[in-house]
Amino acid sequence: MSGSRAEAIRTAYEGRILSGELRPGERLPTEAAIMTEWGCSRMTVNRALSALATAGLIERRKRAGTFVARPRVHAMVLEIPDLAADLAAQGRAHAFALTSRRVVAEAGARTLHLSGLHRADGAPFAIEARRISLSAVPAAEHVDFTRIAPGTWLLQAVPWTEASTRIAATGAARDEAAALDLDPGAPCLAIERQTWRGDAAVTWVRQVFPADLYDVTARFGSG
Amino acid sequence: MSGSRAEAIRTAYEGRILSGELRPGERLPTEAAIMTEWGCSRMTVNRALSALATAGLIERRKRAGTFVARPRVHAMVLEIPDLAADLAAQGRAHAFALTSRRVVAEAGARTLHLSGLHRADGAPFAIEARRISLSAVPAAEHVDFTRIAPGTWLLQAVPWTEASTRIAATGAARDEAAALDLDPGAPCLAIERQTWRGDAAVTWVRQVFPADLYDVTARFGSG
DNA sequence: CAGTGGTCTAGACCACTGA
DNA sequence: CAGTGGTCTAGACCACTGA
Repeated sequence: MSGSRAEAIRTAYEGRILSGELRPGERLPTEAAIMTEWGCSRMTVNRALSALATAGLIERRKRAGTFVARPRVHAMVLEIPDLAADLAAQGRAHAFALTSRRVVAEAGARTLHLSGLHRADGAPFAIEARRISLSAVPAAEHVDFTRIAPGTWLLQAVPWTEASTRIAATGAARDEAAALDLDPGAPCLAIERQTWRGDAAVTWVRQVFPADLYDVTARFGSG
Repeated sequence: MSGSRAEAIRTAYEGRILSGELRPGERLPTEAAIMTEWGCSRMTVNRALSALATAGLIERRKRAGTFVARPRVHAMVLEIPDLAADLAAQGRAHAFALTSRRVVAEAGARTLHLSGLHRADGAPFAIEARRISLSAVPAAEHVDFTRIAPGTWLLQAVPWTEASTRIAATGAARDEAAALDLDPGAPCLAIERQTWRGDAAVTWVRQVFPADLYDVTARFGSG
């Protein structure tokens, strides 16, 4: 497809593998054979097969050849959400109220501790507790987080973070329930996320949402 | 690194971008310039930069050149879990009790409907409702799901699925509470997942876990 | 319209490894 | 030890597009 010969070879084999026509363990033709079949150079074949190998669909072994890979669990892709942008996309008003802010210095590292409440159309939407490493993001110390939510600012200011996230259900604790206008013990979704930029920890955040106001969606991914 | 010249060029620019030395919007040298600097051919440079473009770190525009990409949310990778294997990894006993099984035919398509209860060390761990497309996975009709949990079997039987998942908190419904030994309304984590193989829908599943027994973790990913 | 990236070719040398 | 994939080269033609 898309005009590129390498891409055409790639999608042809991808289709035959995904359809089950080529089964796990089965051997693909050699690069030389594919090159002859498609009437193109070996570099072009190699690019197509390298892409499939990167995607995990095939395994390449020297001297032995190229084989359809053993079944492997594919993963979904979970993006870091921006509550302000997500709510705006739904035509809802977002507001963030900062409830505390302080700088903590320990072990030579300075960290900004923030907490606040997100509202959607005026109603409590999520409580957030966050820490930001001031060595990783010095500019954060002088940002007015009463005007922009920390997550929104960080997404704009810190490119290419890597992250890990834990998602759990929880019963609202007493203070959480009060802030979110819930009964204590009411079902909530709790999200904790740690992000890095390269090797440096950037921020940690815990957000708690009333169960019926928010869910997390991860979409397909090809490896 | 890893001996390949293309890889060396790639990691060099990746490091300069992630460290912030090259800032978003900044222009990279032309392929010709990098080729001269590194003393290699243009194909090698092109492979390195193509990889960075695929990873989302740079944007390439004809005539204009190559630029550090604007900050983009990086995504985490969420794998499809196998409850049996996950519990086994924690040294806990997993059992699956099938509570219903029927084949439903409608609109020419036959679907296997299953429901059951997962137990960990004997205690209720999750309830599961699942549908499996028998056109996509004919073999499922003759599997004894009293002996192997559907998710476990599917992960082994169906290679390279793509998936989307929704994760939410919920209060236990009356029947869910009864099955899970909870009070109605108790906080639970609900996971719905739809998986495809290529274009064909394979299975849909909804699992409900008591809040304190399970959480979902997604780990970093570079795009 | 000139400079840039997109893509391909034909050929090469190499490391690895299983028939 | 011969066949396979890994990787690179030097050169080419092209499409696109912004100075």
